[in-house]
This record gives sequence, structure tokens and C-alpha cells, in this order.
Amino acid sequence: MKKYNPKEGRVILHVDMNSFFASVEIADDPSLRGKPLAIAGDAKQRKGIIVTCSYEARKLGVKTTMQLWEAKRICPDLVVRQPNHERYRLVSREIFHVLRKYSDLVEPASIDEGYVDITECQELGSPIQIARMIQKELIQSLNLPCSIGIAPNKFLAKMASDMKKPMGITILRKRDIPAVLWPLPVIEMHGIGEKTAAKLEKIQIKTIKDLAHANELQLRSVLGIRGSRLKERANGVDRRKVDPEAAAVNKSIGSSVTLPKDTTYQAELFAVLEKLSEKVAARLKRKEYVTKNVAVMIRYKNRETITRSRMLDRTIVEAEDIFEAAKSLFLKNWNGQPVRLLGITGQDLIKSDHAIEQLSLFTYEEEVKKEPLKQAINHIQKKYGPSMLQTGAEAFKSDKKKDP
DNA sequence: TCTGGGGTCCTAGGACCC
DNA sequence: TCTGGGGTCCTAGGACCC
Repeated sequence: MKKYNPKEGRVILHVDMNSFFASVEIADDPSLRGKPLAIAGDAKQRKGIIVTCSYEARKLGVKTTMQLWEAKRICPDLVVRQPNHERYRLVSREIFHVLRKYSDLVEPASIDEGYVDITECQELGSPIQIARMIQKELIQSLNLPCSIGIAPNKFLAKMASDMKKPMGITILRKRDIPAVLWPLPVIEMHGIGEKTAAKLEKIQIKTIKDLAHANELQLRSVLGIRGSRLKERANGVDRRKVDPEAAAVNKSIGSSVTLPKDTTYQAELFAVLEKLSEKVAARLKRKEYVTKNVAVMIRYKNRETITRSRMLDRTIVEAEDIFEAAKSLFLKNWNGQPVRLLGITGQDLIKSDHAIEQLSLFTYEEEVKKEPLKQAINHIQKKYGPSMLQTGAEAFKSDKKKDP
């Protein structure tokens, strides 16, 4: 059996489900197969934009974020289904369950894509054999197509999985970069959107090759630290690890809704905030978080959007508490103009089981603040360094480490 | 007929402390 | 009397992705 040699680098797969929502609908209802299918919200509720569509619809010019009426105009036979997010989340779990059969190092990147580090899975076969097995299993057990990129790091794997769709497998080695990656326009690069592409265009950077060879100082002056990172990526360098833990942690949990009609009616807006609070509370609880910071998002008729947030003096999770915080933020910041969308987000999340510790630490800190000896402690810390402030238990631990 | 909803990461500026 | 500079926390918003 071949042992992993760090000098050879890692082998990363990026598995990307093809038109995921549409594919799930087709798997659940085979009569949709072969038809131009779009997943879109209810146009009557002003949610009529294309979220995803089948390849048949794409061929006819239907695109993501297109208005539903526009899609129907260019494709009168378009079959439309409303999104069923609960179903997609369930199927997503099954997909990652399959991926974890091949490697423990699986990092979901979104509901329908993830990275798999197969460096130490070589007993299963060559990377391309493993990719084929995964593709085959996802089709056989879930009836869902995917594309897979194989590369020495996450960025290249992601770029590779994009190159052949649907049901492609693409290997992108470092040595392939000049021929395969560099000719592409910068907008094709993961991490570069419209705004950044426009800025780059202004300094004559049009292709990924231009970016790879760009003057770093100039790049930094235009894009800040992102500039350096993008240049690295353009040269095929990406040191990010596939981290199953990182992906399991939420930084924020929120819910927002576009109202069926713009309104200035306060009671109606409060009712919406109440519903959103309940949703956020339920999801926080399900994922076992409490939150210390609540944010409210208000979008006006003209699409101007503001967010206002506030740190709380305690952690909360109950719908009533979230609603209270959201309501007061809303009242303080709403300019009285017709509202199009409202959203509530819990930020600064803490796992419920850590919340007790956080609470006792908090009260401890409060005690220290009141303590007149604080001045003396600061003085000692300055004079002798932070080790003087170790508690007895910590000092004991570090002594043990030094002298086992 | 205008443009959903869920996120992450980064930056910049002000407050505050030392 | 004027006044430095580093560090952290908090808030708001931009950019990007699916």
C-alpha cells in the first residue's frame, strides 16, 4: 500500500451537484426528465426569479436569477416548480453521508457542494477511480448527477469541477495551469465577481494569466489583502485545509422575507418580525445555539437596504426575546418609508452547552471589574508579564507540562 | 414585470482603554 | 496648554458565493 508522502502534496476532490434543486425534483418525479424545468418562487408574491433550472432550460437561454416572466417569454414550455428547501436539505445530508464513506475529511461548502481530501485513501483506488465511484454511487442511490474536480488544493479542485458539466470529472494538475486556467477571463475565477473584475479591467488585468503575473503592489492598492490572495490562487497556490470541523460551525443564523406588497403599516411589519423571530429561534434551538447579537435588515421600496445590529448583555434564544430586540432595533432605525423586505439574524452564536460557562465567566469578569485590586493586578502584569496572572490551576497545569 | 434567501469574510471608522 | 500610538470591541456595509 502506498503511504502518503507530504512532498507529493494532497489530493482534493470538489464534488459539485449539477443543477441541484432541479435534479432533486426530477429524481422525485421522473416525468420531469428531459423537460425544460425551472425552480422559481411565486411570482404573485414577488418571488418569481429563477433559482435553478435544468440543462434543457439552460440550452434555451434560461438563467439563474432571471425573472420568471422573462424565462417564460423565451421558453413558453418551461415547467416551473416551487423550491422545497426542506427536501433539499434532507437530500444534501444523504449526499454527504455518501461522501463520508470514502474519506473522513469531508467539508461541506454549501447545500450542494463539498470538498473531500482523499490523500490518504489511496487503498480505494486512484483519484480518478475514486471520483468515478462517487459519481456512480450518487447516481445509483440518489439519482443525482454531479461534477467532480481533482486537484492538489481546494481552489484548483473547485475550478476543475466547473470545467465539465454535467457529470464531468476533471483533473487539474499544477502543470496544467498555464494551458487550462490562465486563458480564462478573471470573472471565471472563484472569488472574483463583477465588481472585482471591473476594478481589474481598469488596470489591464483581463485573464487569469494577467492576474498571475500582475504587479503585487498595484494589486494591493486596488483590492487590499484580497489582491495578494487572488494572485496566489491564479498561480495555483492555496493552503487552506479541508476542515470538517470548520464547516460544522455556524457564525450566524438568519431569516428574511420579501413582503407580498410594500407596506408602512406598523402592525403588519411587527407581525412579520414576530414570524421571523420564531423561525430564527427554532433554527437556533435545532442547531443548539444561543445568540448574543441580533441584527435587523430593512429593505425599502427603492431596494436601498440597511442592517442594524446590537450586542446584548446576555445570550438569548427564545422567540419573544429575539422579537423584543428586533422590534426595538426596527423602531429606532426605520425611516417610515414603505418596507419591501425584513430580516432578522442572530450573530455571535454560542453553542448552548457553552453558554453556561460563558455566563459564569461573564459574572467573574464583572466581579474583577469591581475589584479595587484591578489596578494592582495591571501593575504586576506590566512589570512581570502575564504569567503572574495565572490562576493556581493553570500554573499547576503548565508546571506539569514542563515536568511530566 | 424589475431583481429570493441563506450564508461567509473583509474593511473601515469610532469608542474606549492604557 | 498641546498631546502619541497601540490594541480591542462594536457597528455598518461591501463583495462574493450558491
